[in-house]
Amino acid sequence: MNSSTEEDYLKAIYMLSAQHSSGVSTSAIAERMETKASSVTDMLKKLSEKGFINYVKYQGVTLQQKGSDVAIKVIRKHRLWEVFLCTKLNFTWDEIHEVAEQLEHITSVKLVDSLDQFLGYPKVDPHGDPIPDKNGNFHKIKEVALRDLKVGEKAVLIGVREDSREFLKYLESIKLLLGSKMEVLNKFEFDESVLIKVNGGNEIMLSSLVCKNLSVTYDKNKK
Amino acid sequence: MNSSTEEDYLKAIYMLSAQHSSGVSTSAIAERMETKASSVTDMLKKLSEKGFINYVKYQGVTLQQKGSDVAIKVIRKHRLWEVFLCTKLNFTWDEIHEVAEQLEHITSVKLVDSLDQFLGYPKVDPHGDPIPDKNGNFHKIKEVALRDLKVGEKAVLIGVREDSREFLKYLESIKLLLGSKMEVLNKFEFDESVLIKVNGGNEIMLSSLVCKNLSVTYDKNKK
DNA sequence: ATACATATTTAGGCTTGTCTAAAAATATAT
DNA sequence: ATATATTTTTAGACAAGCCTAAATATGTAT
Repeated sequence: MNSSTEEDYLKAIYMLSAQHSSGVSTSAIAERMETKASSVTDMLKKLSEKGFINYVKYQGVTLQQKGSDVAIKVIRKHRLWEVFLCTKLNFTWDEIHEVAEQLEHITSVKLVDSLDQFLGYPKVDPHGDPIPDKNGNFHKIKEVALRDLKVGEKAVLIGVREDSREFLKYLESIKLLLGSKMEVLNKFEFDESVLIKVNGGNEIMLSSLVCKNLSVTYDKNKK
Repeated sequence: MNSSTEEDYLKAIYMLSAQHSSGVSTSAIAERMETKASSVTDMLKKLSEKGFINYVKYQGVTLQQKGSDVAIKVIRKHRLWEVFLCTKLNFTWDEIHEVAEQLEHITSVKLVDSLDQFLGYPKVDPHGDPIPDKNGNFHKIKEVALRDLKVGEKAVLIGVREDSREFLKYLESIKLLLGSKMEVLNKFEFDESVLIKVNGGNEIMLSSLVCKNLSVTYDKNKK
C-alpha cells in the first residue's frame, strides 16, 4: 500500500516546496531523487491519482493535505531516528543520515511515539532541524530579523517578511533560499548594510531594506 | 542488491532446515512465506544461481554457507530489535514480532553492533531464542538428556544423540521436532519411561531408550 | 514573431516478485 | 504395477519502478 518509494517522493516534494513556494518542477524532483525526469513523471501521475499531490502537466507539483501529512510523518521518523542514533548509539554526524533514510520507512505508529518518548520528546534533530510532534506540528522556533544579528553569529533563513514578486526574484538570483545558512561577516553602520557568507561559500552584501525583510533563526548546528 | 525479499526467503529456509534436517520442500516455504508454490520455485532458481542455496528440481532445498550467513545475520537483527522493543520501548510480547520483521532488513553493520552493545550483548531474545553474536555464533545453551528432567519441568528439544534413520522417522511420526516444547508430566521408575506433553497439546509416553537419546534445554520462556 | 534551447512527457522495454492455469514429476494406494 | 492424488514446475501475465529515445511544450533571445 504505502510503498516507501512513494514516501520518498512526497518527502522530496515537501522539502522542495518549502524553498520554492511555487510548484515544484519535475527536474528538481529528479535531481533530488537521483533519478530520471521520465521516472518522476510516471510517479507524479500515480501520486496525483491517489490524491497526494496536485499535478498539472508541465505546470509542476504542489502537495495536497494528504501528501503533506505523509511527508511530515516520514520527516518526523527520520529525525527521531537521527536523534536515537546520535544520542543512544553514538553515531557521528555523517553516519546518521543514511541509516535514518531506511529507518524512516518503518511503519508502526506505536514505534514512533514510543521512540519519541524514549528520547525525551526532542524538538530538533542533531542537525538543528525541527522534529514535528505526533500531530504533525513543528515546534515554533525563535524568529529574528537578519539585521538584528551581531557580527560572527550564524543563522538559517526561515522566511521573508515582504514577499513581493521582485524581492523573491532577487533572493533567488543571489541564491538565498529558505534554509540557506548564513554567517554575519560585517555590519556597516553608515548605511546599515550587512556582509554575509552564504552556505559557507560566497559572500554577499545585503542592503538595509533586504536585511529588515529576512527572518532567520539562530543556527545551533555545531558542525 | 540485497533485496529484503531474498532475505526473507533465506530466513524461512534456515528456520525450516532446523526442523527437517533433510531438504526443505517448496510447499513448506510457500506456507511459511504466505505465498504460492510457483512463486517459491521462481525465487529458488534465483537464489540458487546466486549461490545462496543448493536447489535441485523436485528435490527440495538446502542452504549454502553464503545463504546461511545471510539468514543468521537477519535473525541476529530480528532478535536484537525485539530486545530493544521490549526492554527500551516497553512493547508487549505480541507487538514485537511484526515491527522486528521490518527492522531486521535495515542494512548497517555498525547499527547492529552498536545496538547489540547498547542492549548489553543479550544472549536471548524475549521469546528465549538465542541471539547469534556478530560472528554468527549462537551462544551455547545448556544441553540435558530428557531423562534427567524432573516431573513438572519444561524443556525444548534441541537435538538427538542417536540419529538412525528409524529413530528420526519415529520422532517425526509422533510430531517431536527440534524446537518442540515439552513438559514432563510423569516418570515411571519401573521401566524408566516418561510421560510428556508436547507443545502444550497431546501427551506421549516415551520409552527409556528414547529419553536417553533426546537432548533438551530448559525452557525459560515465561509465556 | 521566429528560431533555438531547455524542460517535460510519451512510448516502449526491462527487472523483480507476484499470480493463475496447465503440464510434469513424484508419492501413495490398491 | 498401475491408477490416482499430490507436489512441483513451467508458461504466460501483471504491477511497480525504473530506463532510453523520441515527441511535444515551454521559455528565451533576437
